Amino acid sequence: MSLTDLKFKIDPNIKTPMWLQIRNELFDCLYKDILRPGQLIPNEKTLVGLFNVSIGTVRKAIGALEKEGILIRKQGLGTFVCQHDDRSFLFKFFHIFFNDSDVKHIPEVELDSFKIRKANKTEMKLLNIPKENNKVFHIYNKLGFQSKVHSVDKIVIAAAKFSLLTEEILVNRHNTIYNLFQNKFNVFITHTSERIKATLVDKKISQMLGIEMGTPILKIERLGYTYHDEIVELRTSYVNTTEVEYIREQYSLVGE
Amino acid sequence: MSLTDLKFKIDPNIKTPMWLQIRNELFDCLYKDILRPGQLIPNEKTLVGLFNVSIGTVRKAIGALEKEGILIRKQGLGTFVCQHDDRSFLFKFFHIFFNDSDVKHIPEVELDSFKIRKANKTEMKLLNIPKENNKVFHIYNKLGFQSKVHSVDKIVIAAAKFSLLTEEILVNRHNTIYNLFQNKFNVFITHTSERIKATLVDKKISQMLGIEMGTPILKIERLGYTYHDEIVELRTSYVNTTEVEYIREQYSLVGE
DNA sequence: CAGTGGTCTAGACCACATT
DNA sequence: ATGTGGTCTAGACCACTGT
Repeated sequence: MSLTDLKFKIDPNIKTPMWLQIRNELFDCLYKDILRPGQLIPNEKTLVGLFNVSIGTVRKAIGALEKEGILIRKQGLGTFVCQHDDRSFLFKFFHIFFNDSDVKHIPEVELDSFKIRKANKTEMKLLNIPKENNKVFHIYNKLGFQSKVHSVDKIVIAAAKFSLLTEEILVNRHNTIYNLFQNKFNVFITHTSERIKATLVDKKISQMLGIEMGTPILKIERLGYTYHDEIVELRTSYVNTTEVEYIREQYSLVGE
Repeated sequence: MSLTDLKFKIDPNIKTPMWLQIRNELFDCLYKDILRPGQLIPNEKTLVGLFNVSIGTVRKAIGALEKEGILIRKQGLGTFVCQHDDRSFLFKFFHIFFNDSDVKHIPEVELDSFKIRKANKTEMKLLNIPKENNKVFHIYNKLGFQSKVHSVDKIVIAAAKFSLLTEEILVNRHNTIYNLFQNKFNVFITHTSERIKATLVDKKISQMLGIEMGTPILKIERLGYTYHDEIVELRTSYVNTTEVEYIREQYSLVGE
């Protein structure tokens, strides 16, 4: 099924601007899997014919999706659906830096454990898991640099959404987890929310981090969202901030 | 001095697009104090005459500054310079929420101490303070809700940039500190960067927070920037995350 | 080279807010 | 009623990319 096979009706008389209608139609194509991450979308002229509007209107719709991080325009090439292989997307949601350094380091990731188990109530609610098929994957990753672990990530995802995921697939991936989600399971993480607390490390995590029990660490609870604000990943990061820091730069973009 | 009194020359033949040239000219007006926060800028038609371009080009320039959080368009009214009184700007850089709550609470702020002292080396470097006139204001604020303190902010700013600041002015402000910076000292905070660590609270801060020494807390080091990436504020926040959390929502905006 | 998106024009008409 | 920004048109030309 290709986008150009579809017929769209854009109504100039309703309250919603035509460019927003087009933006929503294109967004739905992502959701409905007619467009996939990395794919080239039809050029502007084709879209003009498809939606029967002028080129400026198409450009406004594409511009909106570009701002949202859904599409990316490349002059001379075309407009593509963003993916987690793109330079700008890799480690987009990774915020750990070395002390006083402005350079994001790419962490070494090592799988610590991989389990399948029943979801608890919170997980069932957040991940929208039905009672009948309530299995989740439960993963522990160790993150570090030069064999020095600074973080432990606990990841919980619905087994139904990531069926056929195995420890082997997870270990043998050659990219980020979000890239794996995208390519093998067609789940594209669009945005995240994080809640950060300071706690004393417990026994289990202290062993994984290789630090003394009772050391203060960051506990970061992340929700990973995909299209239409659907939560698909629960991640808890435990960070030993002795040698690294959590960084946030905030420009006053109104949207944020 | 008004914007409409000036003459601008936009060159269509150079590499920089005309809309970017216009964006830069308008930005410089902010920096040079020809435009001030809250002020209404000339309407689009006037700008068309001023820059001698078509209206679409002006709109693109304004759109860029709007995305940056510098200008805000209000249909039917005009385009204004953003200020820290605007709904969307108030507490834009405040990220503390109650546990599991999605509502940002507006904290009660109480001045704890106000001092003037010499800057140390780091402060001189970051705030670009000369050797001759190297005084800084050193402020401690307590933040909380219903008389329960959850955070302590240590603020350091150059005395030269905020001359005439007194404890009284600080206490009697009826708005955020960034609003005070903007209105009394003409310093507009455009963006910030924060580096977060987990630490054990020391004696001084534990007393201010009213908690036991050795409790784990967040230590957040913030740099506050104004136009042209000039650092004007050093702020260290110490947060007791027993009842509150630090929150970050990240949409995949390419710019961030 | 042909095809892509990026810039720019010179309007028209609409929705919204104030007077 | 007037003036503001918001939407939309129907093009032209430029800059960039891969063949």
